[in-house]
Amino acid sequence: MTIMDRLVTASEALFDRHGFTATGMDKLTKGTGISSRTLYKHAGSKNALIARVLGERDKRFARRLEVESIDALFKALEDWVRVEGRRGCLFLRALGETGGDTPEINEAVLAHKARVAERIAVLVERDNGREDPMLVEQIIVLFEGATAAAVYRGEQAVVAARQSAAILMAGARS
Amino acid sequence: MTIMDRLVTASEALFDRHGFTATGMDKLTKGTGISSRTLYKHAGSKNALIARVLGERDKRFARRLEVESIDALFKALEDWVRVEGRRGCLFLRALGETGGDTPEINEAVLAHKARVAERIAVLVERDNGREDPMLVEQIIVLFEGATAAAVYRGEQAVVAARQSAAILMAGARS
DNA sequence: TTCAAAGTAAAACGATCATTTTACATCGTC
DNA sequence: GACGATGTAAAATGATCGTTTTACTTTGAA
Repeated sequence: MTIMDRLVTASEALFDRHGFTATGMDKLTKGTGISSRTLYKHAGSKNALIARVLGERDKRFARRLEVESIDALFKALEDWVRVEGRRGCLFLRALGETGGDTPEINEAVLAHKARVAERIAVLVERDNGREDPMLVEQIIVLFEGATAAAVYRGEQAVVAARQSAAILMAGARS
Repeated sequence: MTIMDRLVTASEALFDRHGFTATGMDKLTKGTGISSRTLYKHAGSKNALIARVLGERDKRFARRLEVESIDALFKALEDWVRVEGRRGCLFLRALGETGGDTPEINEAVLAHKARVAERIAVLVERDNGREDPMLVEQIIVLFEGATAAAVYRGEQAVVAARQSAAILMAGARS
């Protein structure tokens, strides 16, 4: 395991648990076991570290979404929530904490959201045999809503999203 | 306009725009035009101010949701988003920034979410003539998803949520 | 075995954090 | 016209912020 892997993995957990701004460099050095000198040599700055954490999380999340149907997509989200916790979308949280004033973070967030939206578009077309931008938008909302509502409603929010998606997909098919 | 009104109104805008942790007391005193001495005399602490801001926002939001149908509820959300902006749910953002470690903030957030969920439950029953917990859960997810997705998809996310809700409501009616 | 690379530990940087305090101005009211 | 209440301005508190630097250790290859 490289220094960068340790750094990103442990930092992600800290950011997710305590928030980005509230997680200071001292908590990062203690939590990762990496000195601030080394941390800055590798990451450059705290914002760059955040952007990198988001980038790696995006990859990990995308791997989970390598499925063959919209229904499987929501099952995958159920799994994700079960093993990774329900603290809401870390990307939107980063955006909210920074007010959109940090370009490197903005880029990471928008790239992630674009990737998920594209994945949904592909699966909608695969399931129903044709493009359907309105339906894609609806599935995006359900996906985002499941993630956010799970914070206070629990896993049942994801189940409800999956059921809703099935109904909307079937309705668009006929 | 009382000191407290000025304080809460201006603070809410600052928190919403820049985030809670990133908005320091100096920005609050300058942004509200209220000295730190008076601020502390009225609010007690920054966390108490945050809780109060959330409480007032909850009231304002609830007033907007005084409608007669699920469809009107999503129309109301469209209006809210148009005039108040699309920076995501300020309550969930507060929760995320504090990691759930601030009891007064937790309470304000959970009270708000419980209130909205109850409103949705009432409207679902009014529209369809019977209780339907699963459908309520689905509408909650759509409502939350519209708020979150609007951050990067724009108002069309709310429109998509409204369309989805109409389909789910109609499907449950038959 | 020596040298450069890469790490830690810890101090220092100036800025900013939330909060309290000191000193002073502006009130409406008795 | 004196008084308590209520506000501002500004300094002080000690802690913590992100970042850099200094001094020292470890390590792997020439």
